[in-house]
Amino acid sequence: MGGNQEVIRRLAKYRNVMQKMKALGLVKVFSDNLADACGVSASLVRKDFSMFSITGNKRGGYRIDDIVGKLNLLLGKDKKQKIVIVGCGKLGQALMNHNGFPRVGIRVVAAFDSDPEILDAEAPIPIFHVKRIREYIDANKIKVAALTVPEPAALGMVETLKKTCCRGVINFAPIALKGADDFMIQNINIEQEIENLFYNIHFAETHRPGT
Amino acid sequence: MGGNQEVIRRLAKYRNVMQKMKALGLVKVFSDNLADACGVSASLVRKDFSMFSITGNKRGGYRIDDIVGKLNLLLGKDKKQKIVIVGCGKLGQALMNHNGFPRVGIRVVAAFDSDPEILDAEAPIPIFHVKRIREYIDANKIKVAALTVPEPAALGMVETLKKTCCRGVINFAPIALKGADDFMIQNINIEQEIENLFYNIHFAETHRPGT
DNA sequence: TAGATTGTTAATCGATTAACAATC
DNA sequence: TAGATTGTTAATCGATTAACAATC
Repeated sequence: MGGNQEVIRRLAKYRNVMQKMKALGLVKVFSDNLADACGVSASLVRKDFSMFSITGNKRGGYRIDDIVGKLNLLLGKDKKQKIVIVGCGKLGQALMNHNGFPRVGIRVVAAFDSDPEILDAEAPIPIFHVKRIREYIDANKIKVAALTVPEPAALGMVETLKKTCCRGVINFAPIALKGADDFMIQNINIEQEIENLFYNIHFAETHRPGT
Repeated sequence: MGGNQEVIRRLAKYRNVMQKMKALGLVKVFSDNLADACGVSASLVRKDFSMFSITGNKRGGYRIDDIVGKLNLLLGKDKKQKIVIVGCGKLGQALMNHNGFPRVGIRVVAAFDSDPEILDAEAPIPIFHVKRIREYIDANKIKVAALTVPEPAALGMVETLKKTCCRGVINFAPIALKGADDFMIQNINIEQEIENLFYNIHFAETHRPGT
């Protein structure tokens, strides 16, 4: 993928924190403040900014407005980010109505399913048959799709999407799809994260008794 | 957290791949095969195994049955992993019915919400009022909860859970909750992952034209 | 045996941190 | 000015990879 994933996550975190600071009436911020708020070191904050040519003032810190603007631009937040949902099961429906999306400028513009029963072209977020997905995506220049189809269908759907102008998916099927430079894949494996949690808890209990 | 997150993810991946190999009738596997299947190097596979005292046979590779068993034990897959859902919005309901869970030995045993309308103590997965959560968790020795409450409620719920025998949450609220050694938190920030995708796509298009 | 693969040690790589000169 | 903070360079740290002796 494009360089380092972690630094992008941190930039988004910095932005979120600064937006909250701004809401509080703050105007400037030091690398030290951001570091505390985000649980990283001040060096790293400055290094991250410097990597993306985001500069502040010696002695004066960073102007919040300034930096938030630059970060938004960098993260593509200057335009609405349109996505489609592929697979209208429970999870797909949850995403269609997810109110965290509008808040950050992400808009679900359509959904697709193979079950004719649930199609509804007139709904606020229309649900089309998956056979129409290539046509829709290209016509609407969609770049990102959320995959909430069953595992056996996931790989095939990625192959279909690769033939469109869509350039990335967020995959919720419990299968690690491999991305590439020209087609990005973010896997979200809920089962995996929960297993991880159990492992870490078990590990902590076993290896650090009474800490 | 307990050491390195990535290595645990890889171990789970190795196990998943080996389970599929086993289903195909294979009996043994070389580090090289696993490396190819998981997109890592053979050195790393061997190093990962060695870190957890998982050994094979020089010349003979690894016996799949053997290793899968050891990995399952390591990942806590020898027992059912019980979780509760906190927050029965769309996402919470999707998780309650998520059929990826039973398949990997995770069981949703109860859900909690503050809306009296949707409570149902008699459902296959009972939905109780959140005020009963501490009592329930301690009585049933629940270690892990999935948090699908609105952002403003997330932090308070974590504080409540810390007072119980629950020792970790998977958090779907778009706020980065900080974990600790005695209380693990896995944040799943869907908005964040999608923003990431847009950034990476944008970056790839800008920095590698025509690749 | 000869050949192939593990397990481990040493080398490499990349990311984070520490330090500090520049400077507001 | 004196003090504080940035921006950047050098040092550190940890994870991955390469190499290879041990050995099946």
